[in-house]
Amino acid sequence: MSVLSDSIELFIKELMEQSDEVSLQRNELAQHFACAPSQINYVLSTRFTLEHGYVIISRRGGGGYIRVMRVAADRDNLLHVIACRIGDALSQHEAHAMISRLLEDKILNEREARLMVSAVDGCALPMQGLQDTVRARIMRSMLTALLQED
Amino acid sequence: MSVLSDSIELFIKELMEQSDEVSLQRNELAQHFACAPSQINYVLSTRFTLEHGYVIISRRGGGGYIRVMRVAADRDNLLHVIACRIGDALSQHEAHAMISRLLEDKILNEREARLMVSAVDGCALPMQGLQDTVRARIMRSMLTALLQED
DNA sequence: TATATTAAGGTCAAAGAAAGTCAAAACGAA
DNA sequence: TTCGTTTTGACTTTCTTTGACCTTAATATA
Repeated sequence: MSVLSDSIELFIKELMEQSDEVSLQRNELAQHFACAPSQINYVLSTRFTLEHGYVIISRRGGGGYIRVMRVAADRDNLLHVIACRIGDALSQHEAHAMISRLLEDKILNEREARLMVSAVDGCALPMQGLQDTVRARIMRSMLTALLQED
Repeated sequence: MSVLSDSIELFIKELMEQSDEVSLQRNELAQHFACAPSQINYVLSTRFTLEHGYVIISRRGGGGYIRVMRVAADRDNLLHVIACRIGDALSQHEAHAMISRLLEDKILNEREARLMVSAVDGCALPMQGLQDTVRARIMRSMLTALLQED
């Protein structure tokens, strides 16, 4: 029974029962659990992933924070399902297919679809060899962004 | 969450809601926020740049002032103008500035802005050295897509 | 008129305040 | 023991805040 990570996970999940969105101070939280600050990152990156239904955004520097948001994560949410299905690489063809599917299901409108297509366009991502990798990341990032509201 | 710089930014933006042109006294403003005068310069130079859609002029000496002006946006050309300002490389900060400008001018809605931000996010474009180059291309590609609708 | 004083604003680098990364060490279960 | 998971700590990156020093303009004074 690995206590620390589980406690931190539980602690955050309890906070999230109040609201779908919670702001943390990494150092403060680390101090509360008397652990290294990077322990917080570990917990977030292993238990609060997109697959788990969470999105994390953060800001460094003075006034920095970490915000954990819960997103709709279920089989019925096409955005989430597709975002999770993206692996390390994504061809332009696959990306187009995903976008048209979202368009058909009215999760995107024409304009948004055009925007996304243009972002993962081969011409915009010129470097050979890395193209599919970068496309995968961008696509995942965009789908995650869309998840952050509905 | 709210940091000194953010408050100052908000304060100035509220002033600008009355008029597209606002005159400030640097020292007075600094005193109001109980901070170093150069803090005002910091806020202006990080949040009121040309990319953001603002122009600053100032005068030193007795009777000096800082004037912040909202640049009149030629709605039809704004996309084009911004696209032209992208060179071979684009930092994340510059990209954000451009997107927030388009948002403020209502050429993008929140969702589209989030989509674009996510597409040019540093986490999505991890390759060191090439990041700003690729970001420039993606950004241009997206702006072009927006230009091409009907 | 020439100069000194005062009243602005500008610049830049250093310090401070967060969060992120990564790899090594420690731990625990099979 | 071995292998995957946790935990830690040193180092990095990003963003903010401050302060010392510089430049410019207006005004007062010799």
